[in-house]
Amino acid sequence: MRWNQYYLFTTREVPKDAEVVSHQLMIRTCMIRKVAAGIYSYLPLGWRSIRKLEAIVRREMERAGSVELSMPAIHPAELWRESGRWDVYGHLLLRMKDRHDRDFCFGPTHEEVVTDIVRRDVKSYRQLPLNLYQIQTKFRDEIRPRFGLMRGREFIMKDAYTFHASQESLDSAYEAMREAYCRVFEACGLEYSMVEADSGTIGGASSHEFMVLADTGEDAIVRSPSGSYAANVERATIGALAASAATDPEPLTEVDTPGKTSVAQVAEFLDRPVEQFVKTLIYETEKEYVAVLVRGDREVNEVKLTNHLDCRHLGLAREAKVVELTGAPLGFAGPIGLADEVRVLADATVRPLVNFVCGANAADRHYTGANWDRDVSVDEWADLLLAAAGDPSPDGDGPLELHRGIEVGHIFDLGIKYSKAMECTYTDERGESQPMLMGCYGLGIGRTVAAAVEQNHDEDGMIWPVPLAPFEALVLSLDPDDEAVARGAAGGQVQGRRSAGDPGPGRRRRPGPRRGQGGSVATARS
RNA sequence: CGGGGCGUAGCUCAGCCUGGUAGAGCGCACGGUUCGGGUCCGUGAGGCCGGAGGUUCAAAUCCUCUCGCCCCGACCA
Repeated sequence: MRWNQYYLFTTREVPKDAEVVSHQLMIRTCMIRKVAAGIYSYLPLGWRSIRKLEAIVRREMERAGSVELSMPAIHPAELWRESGRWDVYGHLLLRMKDRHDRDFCFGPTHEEVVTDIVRRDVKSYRQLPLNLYQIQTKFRDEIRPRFGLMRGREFIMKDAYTFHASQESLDSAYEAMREAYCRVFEACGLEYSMVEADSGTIGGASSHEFMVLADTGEDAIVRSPSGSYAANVERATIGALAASAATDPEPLTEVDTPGKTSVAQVAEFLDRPVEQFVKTLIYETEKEYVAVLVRGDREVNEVKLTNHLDCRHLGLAREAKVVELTGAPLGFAGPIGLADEVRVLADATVRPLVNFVCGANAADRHYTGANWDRDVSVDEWADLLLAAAGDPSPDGDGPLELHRGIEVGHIFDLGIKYSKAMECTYTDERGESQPMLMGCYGLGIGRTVAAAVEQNHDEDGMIWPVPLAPFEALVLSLDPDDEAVARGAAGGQVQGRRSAGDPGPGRRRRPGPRRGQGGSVATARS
């Protein structure tokens, strides 16, 4: 293909709304063009990369025993009401009405539709297991779309769903899909990591995410040195922290801490280490107020907290409410003497503390020498800690490293969440009706291409992994006035190669700019 | 949804505070020049200043409303 016959108009200027490199470069190289917030056209060059990735994904899905189908983008509300997600999914669901005033939504994922298909056709354990996938455009009305294809509203995703009569069957499909995902990302030449994940609103028992490692990633993950443990920080647990030396209990003492509202300030003022502090944070959910105790130098993991409380909305309580519940201004909350309505949760890592410091629920006052049971009663102990770099790995494999990652794939063991709600059942060997076990497996197509750019570029442009490069070679004639070179040599080279050719005669081009842009068009760079 | 910002040429932006014939660079067209890594010179085309209303002799500029977009936060695969 000759460049001047192709639809390829590169630009030098960086569009002002493009923040991350992949977005900037994909706009500049004419791969994508924005149509509305979070909605893009895939121009020919970008579509080539998308199609190449899709081919890899199809190959690996088929190898893993998945069968391709295509489901509608528009879903009737009834299906979503059946699963209960019409209400749960909230504003992420783009809703619409047809001419008869019936409710529909643009599918953000297809558990409901695929479950509806399977429940009509499949009646017996003899027909299971089944593994179906599609590559299709989805829409999620993100609160804040950004970063080009990395977080669009309309996006292309490969989603697969499996149906089983036993956990063993689901486990083996899950494993097969896990391997397929690894093969896909390896085939793309990407540096990635599979991590344990929180399952979010999709729900289900276990789940793993596939993260492409890149500094601009929106997710944080921790990994042990050998990689034997890896998890999204939303879910990461840690090994036991070093215990402080045992000392005899001190008396509980209320001390003045005028104007010292942060742990760091109080620690300095009292000359005590921050590890010796218990920090009290007041959270509110749609149903209750909760005090969460963590070590002074640590942060609360709000995803773990949300899961533990089984609530829909969670946030730090408003200042006025904190004052009401603690009887003190912000900065002096503590677990001793809180209002009765407050449920007290403590992170397990503060359990070994002896003679700790905490807020006294009075202005400018803290306690020292506080101890569990004698002074402080806790309603529940739980793992509520946000893992940090340097924490011991839970499997004993040394200190955890912190990385940024782009979530390009997510696989879930759904259990019977959807099959039970939607009565997708089969008859087992004993003639009894059972809900099918399900798995679901997503892979972001556009996001993976964007992630490949995030991970492979320099100051001049993209350095494509060959399997995803739109073109593999770019032929340039360096003497634009030489007709023989332009038509003959370059033209001949272009034949039979999957490459982009020089514009050739016509408006004369200098080799410089073409080279600069060419690197992003084809993969070869020197 | 809360906070902040931006809509002026195809792109990136200046002009707005202090109202008075709409600008630059890049890109584009034409001519010349140069010729192995983003040449140089000249000429030219191109804008209902996001939209509506208001104030004014006069509005890109001031006021009101509206639409779109971006950033931070809450949220999220």
